[in-house]
Amino acid sequence: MTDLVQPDRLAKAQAMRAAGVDPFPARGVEATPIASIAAHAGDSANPGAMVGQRVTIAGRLAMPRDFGKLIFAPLSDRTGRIQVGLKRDALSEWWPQRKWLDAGDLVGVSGEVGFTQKGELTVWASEVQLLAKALASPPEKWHGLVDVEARYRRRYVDLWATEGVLETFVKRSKIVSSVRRFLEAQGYLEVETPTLHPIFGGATARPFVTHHNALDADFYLRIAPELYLKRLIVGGMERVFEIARNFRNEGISTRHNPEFSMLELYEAQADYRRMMEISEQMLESIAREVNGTTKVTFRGVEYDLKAPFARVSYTQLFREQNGCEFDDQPAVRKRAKELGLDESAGYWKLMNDVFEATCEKLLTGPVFCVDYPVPICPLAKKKPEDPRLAERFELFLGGMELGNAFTELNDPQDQEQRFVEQVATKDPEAPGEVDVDYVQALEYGMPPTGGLGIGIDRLVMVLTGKDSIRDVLLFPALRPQRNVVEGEATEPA
RNA sequence: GGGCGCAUAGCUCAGUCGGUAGAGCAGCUGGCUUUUAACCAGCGGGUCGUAGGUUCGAGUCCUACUGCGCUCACCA
Repeated sequence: MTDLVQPDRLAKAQAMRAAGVDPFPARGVEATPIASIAAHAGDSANPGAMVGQRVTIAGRLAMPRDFGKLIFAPLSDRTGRIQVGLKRDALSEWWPQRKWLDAGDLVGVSGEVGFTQKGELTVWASEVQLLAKALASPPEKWHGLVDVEARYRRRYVDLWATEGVLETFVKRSKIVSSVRRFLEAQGYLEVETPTLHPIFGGATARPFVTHHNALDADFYLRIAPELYLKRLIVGGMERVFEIARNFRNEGISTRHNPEFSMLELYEAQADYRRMMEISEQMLESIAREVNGTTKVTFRGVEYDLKAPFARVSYTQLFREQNGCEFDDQPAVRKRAKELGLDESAGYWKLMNDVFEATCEKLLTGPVFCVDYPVPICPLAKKKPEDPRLAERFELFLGGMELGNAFTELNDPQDQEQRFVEQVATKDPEAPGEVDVDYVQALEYGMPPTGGLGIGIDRLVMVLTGKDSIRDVLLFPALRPQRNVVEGEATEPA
C-alpha cells in the first residue's frame, strides 16, 4: 500500500471484514444507467414514468450530507449523476453500516425514484451495497483536482473529480466513431498495418528504435503508416484507411505527444482535389454529428467547418509575403538572413523555414494551402502543368496543421530517385536506406491515388475547444515517476 | 535544448521584515429526518520537493538538483 491510503478508511475495511462484510465483493449489481432514469423522471410538478419505480443504480458516491437519521449523497455513473436518499427508517438493518461509507466509495443502491421536498430527483434507498471501498480519499470537493500534473498522472481520478473531463473523452470516442462511419459509407475498408517497421518512412521524423530478440534485428516504431497503406492500393484494396498510433522521438508540447493518432486514407482513381473534398466534407459531417453545429471555437477564435474551405497557393503566398519566388535561391537566402534563420541546412529546408516564419501564421483557416515545391514532398506526384510543384496540400486551422495530403507518387523510377536523394542527406529524420520493397511494389503498378492524413488528436482539440493536446489524450506522455510501495526497498539513487 | 514560472496537511491555498507551521475542505467524536459546497460543537493531522550554503536562527535569502506548467525552436 502507498501513503495515499487513509488509516481510518483502512480501519473501516478491517471492521467490515471482521463483521463478515467483504469490502471488495466479487460481484457487481445489475444497474440502470442514471441518465435513463433522469430522462424519464420529469420534475416534482410533472412526474415522469420513472417516478415511483424501483430501480438499482451503481456508481461512485460523493459528498454525503448526514442529518443523523437521513443522509443525502450524489451518486455518479458513466452516464450522469443522481441523488440518493438514505433514511434510517427504510434501512433499519443496514443503518449501522452507514459509518463504514465514505465519499468516493463505489456502491449499489436500490430504491424508489422520487423527489425531495425541494424537488430534487432522488432514489430513496431500500437497499445499499458496498461494491468497492475507496481507501484513498477523493480530491477536495469543490475545487476537484487542479494540479495539472496530478490530473494527467491520475487521470483515473480526474475523470470523475474534474468537471467536463469525462465529457471530453466521450466526445473523442464519438469523433473517432463518426470518422469510421463517414469513411465506411464511402466504401472504405479499415485495415491494420505493422507498427514495427524495418525501415522508417512516410514522414520526416526521428524514430524510436527497438529490438526483436528472436530475429536479432532492430525495428523502428512507425512514424507513419503511409508506405504500407499504399502497398494495399497496389494490392487492389482501392479504398483503405487506418487510424494509426504513430511514434515520433521528438519534443513534447501543447500540440505534440510522442505517440499520437493519425487517420490516413488512400483512394485509387482519386487525386489531391478529391482529398480536399473528402477532408472538408468529413470535417463538416463530424462537427454536425458530435457538436450539432459546424461552428467551433479554438484558442478564443470562432471558425466555421462548413464546406467548402478556402484554397491558397503555397508559392503565391510565399511570393506575397517575401517579395521573391520560392526557387530564387539568392533572394530567398537573403530573406532568410533578414529573418535570422539557421542557414546550416539545405536550401529547401531553408525555403520552407522562410515560409513557416512568414506565412503559416496567416493560415487561420480552415484553409487548404496547396501546391508545394517538389523537393519538400518526396512522396507526392508532380503537377502535370508545372513540374517544379507537387500536388500536395496541408489543411490548417488556427495556424495549426490538421492534415496533409497529396496525389501519390506512383512512378517507381521517380520514387527511387527521391528516396536516394533523401538517404543522401544523412538527415537523422530521413530514412537510412532506400525502401526497396516499396519501390518494387510500385514496379507492379499503383493506380493514380489520392492520400490524406489527419491528426486525430488535433481534430479532437478543435472540436472540443481544448488548447492542449494533453487535454484530449487520456494518458499524455510524462516523465516516468518512481512510486514507492510500502515494504518495497527504496534503492539509493 | 533555451527562457520564464511553480513545488507548504489527503485536496485547495495563505504564510508580512528571516524569529514557535496556518485556514477551508476531507478525516475522527458528538448532535441533527429534506440537504444541494448542509449546519453546529470539539479533536487529530506537516521531513514546508531534495541536497548544500549564508545566519544566533531559514517555509522565507543564495546555489545546485528533481518534477511539473507555460513559452521559443523542431515536428503532425
